[in-house]
Amino acid sequence: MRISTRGEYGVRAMFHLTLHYGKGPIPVRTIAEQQGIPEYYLEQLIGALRRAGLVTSIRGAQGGYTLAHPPEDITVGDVIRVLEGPITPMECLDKAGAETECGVLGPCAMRKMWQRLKDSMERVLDTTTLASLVQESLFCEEEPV
Amino acid sequence: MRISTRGEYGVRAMFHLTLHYGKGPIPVRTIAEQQGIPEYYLEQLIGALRRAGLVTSIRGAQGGYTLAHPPEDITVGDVIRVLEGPITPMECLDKAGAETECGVLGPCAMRKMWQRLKDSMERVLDTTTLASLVQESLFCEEEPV
DNA sequence: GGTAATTCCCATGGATTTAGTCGGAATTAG
DNA sequence: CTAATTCCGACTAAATCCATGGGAATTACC
Repeated sequence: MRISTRGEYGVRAMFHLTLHYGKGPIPVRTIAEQQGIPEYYLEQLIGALRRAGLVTSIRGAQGGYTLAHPPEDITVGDVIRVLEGPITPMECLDKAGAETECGVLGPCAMRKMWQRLKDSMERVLDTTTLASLVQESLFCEEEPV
Repeated sequence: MRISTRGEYGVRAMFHLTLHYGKGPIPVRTIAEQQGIPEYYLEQLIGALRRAGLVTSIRGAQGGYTLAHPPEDITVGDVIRVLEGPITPMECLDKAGAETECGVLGPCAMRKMWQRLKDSMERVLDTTTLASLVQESLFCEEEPV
């Protein structure tokens, strides 16, 4: 039940882009250095975020990445889904016709519990936007990086 | 963000033991057959549940396993923690002095969000007991196995 | 036009975790 | 004694995680 470094690094990178939203593209290297993320690894992750349409890339010198949408319109759930796959504790919950596929998982009470778990996870991740994350960080002692 | 087969099989096995609670020990093979779980693998998992004190074993012929406590006193969270480790989306949330260790994870807003996620997951898993699971399954069309 | 910066794409590799098997010793009911 | 069963540890195969690195394409700037 863990978020891997893919999700963690991805959210941190998006957080970073939010802090500098509207000030032009930020190169991967800068994000990596300031957030303490391995550069080549982050490049790989941000490529996925680009293909998913969450960030926009600008190639060449002075290039880099920017958020593809305003921070209010991107949720942490969006980021996690791209980098970690569907947010679901049990694979079968996400498939059509899973009732038959799961077969032995059978007893619907268990299925309902997994569904409740899934719902509660999504409720948190889908209601937290990048904007609200930055907003919240303003009330912290720490300096946002 | 998935529960692995360890947790899934473990919950199914405990569910099975709950259905037969008070009727003497159930051998691993029986659970495995009726729940469609690889026998040797389940043996390994149930050994962990025994060492954690969630089930009691009775060796020898006519032996097997029983719940170590009434089904009302065992939660799904208990089972998951034994087989999957701590229920936490981010490792650092579970350590003492993590504020300093996490270092670059820095901005507390992210930490708070992970904490909210963790809390919401635990709320579901720790309020679902084996007894409530079986109770709920009585209102389903399916036959409990 | 040349050069440096930067994205983009792909291939590789080690470490860890997951999933599942197996063989055999110890224990116990009948 | 025998059959059933737990108990224990070793083993393998596959997947996933966490990177690292090379080279091509694109672009700003002088």
